[in-house]
Amino acid sequence: MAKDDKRELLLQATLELVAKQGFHGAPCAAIAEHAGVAAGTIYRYFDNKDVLINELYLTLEQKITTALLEGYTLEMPFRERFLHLVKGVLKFFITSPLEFKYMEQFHHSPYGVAFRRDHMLGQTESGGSCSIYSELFTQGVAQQVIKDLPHVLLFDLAFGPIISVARNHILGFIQLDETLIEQIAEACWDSLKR
Amino acid sequence: MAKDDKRELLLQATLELVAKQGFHGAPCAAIAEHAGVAAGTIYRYFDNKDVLINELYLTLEQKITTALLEGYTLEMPFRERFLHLVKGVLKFFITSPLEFKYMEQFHHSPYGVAFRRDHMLGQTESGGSCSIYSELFTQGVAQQVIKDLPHVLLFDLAFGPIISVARNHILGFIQLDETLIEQIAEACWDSLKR
Amino acid sequence: MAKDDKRELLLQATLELVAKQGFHGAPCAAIAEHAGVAAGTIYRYFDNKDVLINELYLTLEQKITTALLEGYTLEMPFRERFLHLVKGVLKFFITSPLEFKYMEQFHHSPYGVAFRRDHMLGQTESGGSCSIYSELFTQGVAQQVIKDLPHVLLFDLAFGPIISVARNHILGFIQLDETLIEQIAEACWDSLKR
Amino acid sequence: MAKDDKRELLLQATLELVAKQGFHGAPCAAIAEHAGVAAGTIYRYFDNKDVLINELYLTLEQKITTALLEGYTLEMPFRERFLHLVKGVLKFFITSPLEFKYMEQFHHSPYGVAFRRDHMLGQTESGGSCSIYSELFTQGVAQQVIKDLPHVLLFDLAFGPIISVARNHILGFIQLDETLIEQIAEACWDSLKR
DNA sequence: TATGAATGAGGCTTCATTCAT
DNA sequence: AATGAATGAAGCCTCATTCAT
Repeated sequence: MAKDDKRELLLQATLELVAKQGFHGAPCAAIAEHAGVAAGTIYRYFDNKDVLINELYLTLEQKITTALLEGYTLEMPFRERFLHLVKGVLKFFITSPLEFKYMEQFHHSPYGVAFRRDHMLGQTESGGSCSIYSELFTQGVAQQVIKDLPHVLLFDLAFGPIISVARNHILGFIQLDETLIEQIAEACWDSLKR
Repeated sequence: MAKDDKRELLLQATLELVAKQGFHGAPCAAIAEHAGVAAGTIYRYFDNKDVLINELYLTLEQKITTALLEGYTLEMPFRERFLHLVKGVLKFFITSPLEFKYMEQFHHSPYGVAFRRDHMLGQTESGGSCSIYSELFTQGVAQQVIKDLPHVLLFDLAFGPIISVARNHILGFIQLDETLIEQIAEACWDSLKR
Repeated sequence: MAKDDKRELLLQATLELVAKQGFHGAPCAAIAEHAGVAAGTIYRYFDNKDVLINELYLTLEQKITTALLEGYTLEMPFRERFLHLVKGVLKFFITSPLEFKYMEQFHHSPYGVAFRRDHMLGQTESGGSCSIYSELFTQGVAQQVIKDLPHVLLFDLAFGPIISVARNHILGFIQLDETLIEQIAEACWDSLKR
Repeated sequence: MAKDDKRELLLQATLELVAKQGFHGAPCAAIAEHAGVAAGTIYRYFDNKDVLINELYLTLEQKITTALLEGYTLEMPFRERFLHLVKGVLKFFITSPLEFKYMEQFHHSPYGVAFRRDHMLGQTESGGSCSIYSELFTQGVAQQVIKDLPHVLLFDLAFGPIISVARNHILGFIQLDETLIEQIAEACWDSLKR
């Protein structure tokens, strides 16, 4: 058994329980049981529950960034890069429903609130994917291919719909396929382009 | 003191506490204290905490619908009606940050889950604003002024950015003004229009 | 409306609620509602709930004593007097199921415990029916028609079965009629007689 | 410390508190304190307070049945078997005052009501002592040694006095000894015999 | 390193009693 | 005299965390 096996088991158990039942349905005892370890073991790998919850969130952010950067190069045409990211995020979420649900729960929980409070400084350089978007938008605005709006708004316009669409797909209110994904990405582009 | 004064005080206290600190930060004792009443008083006005939470949510839904319908008539041109709704939602939220935060918390909590489960039947005719959007999209697609996509997706494209923008405004990451609101609404329109 | 009308209403409401649902199902609010008065009104007629509960109990004891003494004279033959009392108690209970249930609940509740504690002194002269039995047993033993046992035991032998039978009748486990009542009373007599 | 030590401590604490002060005087906090454990510990051994209360009751029923069957065989003469049971119940109760008081409290409480409601099916074959009495009475009636009355009444006649006597002994109103117990049992027999 | 029994603070709710009207 | 809204102590239960093994 690898050294950090139990750590992984705990993260995975947390992901599943929170995604499926919310934080409300994921007390430490349940997480430990789901991971097949004792409750006390949690505290050998994480200082406390908050740390476990937050580390899992950071891990998931990393996974997204990694997935997005696959096949993404600064040499690609601007529009193509934009569509790559938008579709990438959407595809990541609909193929990772647990991860999506976890991140959503996280954002709207005391954990997410505290996380934002603690990470507000240096938010753009947190090593996540923020810098990618920032770089993209800066260039797009400079080249006058997208609207001249604050980055935050450009981000909202591009990804607000993606989050919403992903949720409805995962909840079963819509069944996305390659064609629809393409149409959605194009609509997001329409929203930004000049 | 008006008859239902305490009821209002409790609703307001709940709104503020949940908006500012989440459900986690709104135990009954705190709600009562914030409202300036004793804990037991909650149960003279609401059967239990769940009912209080849900009634507040329903009240807020009503407020939005009322605000949106102000000045909205079926005689208005299609595009104008769309912009009226999009800007209406956005303006409502940024002028009602507590209400926005409360509703977001609610949606992503056990309360929201139970609420959706209990109200899934007849959801389109709940007297809320769903039917407004539905009617609008049906007409827009028929007249070929907006993209021919499932209503769910049209809704996501139109309001996904609005929610996202409203949140960032409320969290202080952007400061919206009339001009920006106009630009955002136009971008949403660009996203839908054919 | 008679002066003590509400007092009666409260006693009756208490009787019914406690008999049917136990003390557990008879909070002050329910008693008041059942009586058709406001909760606070209870305290105009009784110092507190304990007093209400106890006064009702005393009232019922009085009712039994009154019923038993009807047609009871010291001139009757001993055996006849005994049967009169035994059958009288049984008949009283099965025609007054609410009263029976109330008294049973009372005896086995904190109220009954406190009552016994407070009335232990002078128990034989509480103005109830104790003295009747005491007189009867004294005479029976002296005349050597019944066993020479402590009065307490004679009482238990005579009335222990009666309570038990009454309960089973009221709970519907047996349907008593005149013949059975006669047989039961005779059996109690057999138990005591020499 | 034995594995189920705390479970026993909790049962014992509950027995003592309820016996001495009634259910009213046995809140979870008091039970835990009396057992020398924390309040939360109750829930490691029992799903909730109801379960604790009921399990204790079942345990006590078992104890009685076991005690009664000691030295009881179907080969014994009928009268002897009857006296064995009657005296057995009486002796069990007066040597186990806490158990007696607990069971009395239980029967006349919401717990007892719920218990009867849930166990009404198959009550005669619950493995308890009901079947013993039933078998005994059936035989006695058939052999024409006891009165031909419904079993329920025979039970009341035989054990109604026993309960009553046990209570008075335990409350200190009478001091039973071997001679008195014998006389009481004989009186019960007189009550039943033909 | 791992366990899981034990802890006790804190959450929701009930209800006897008070008091302004 | 009567009301009933308001109170707040006290009850049951959950769960993050600790610690002896």
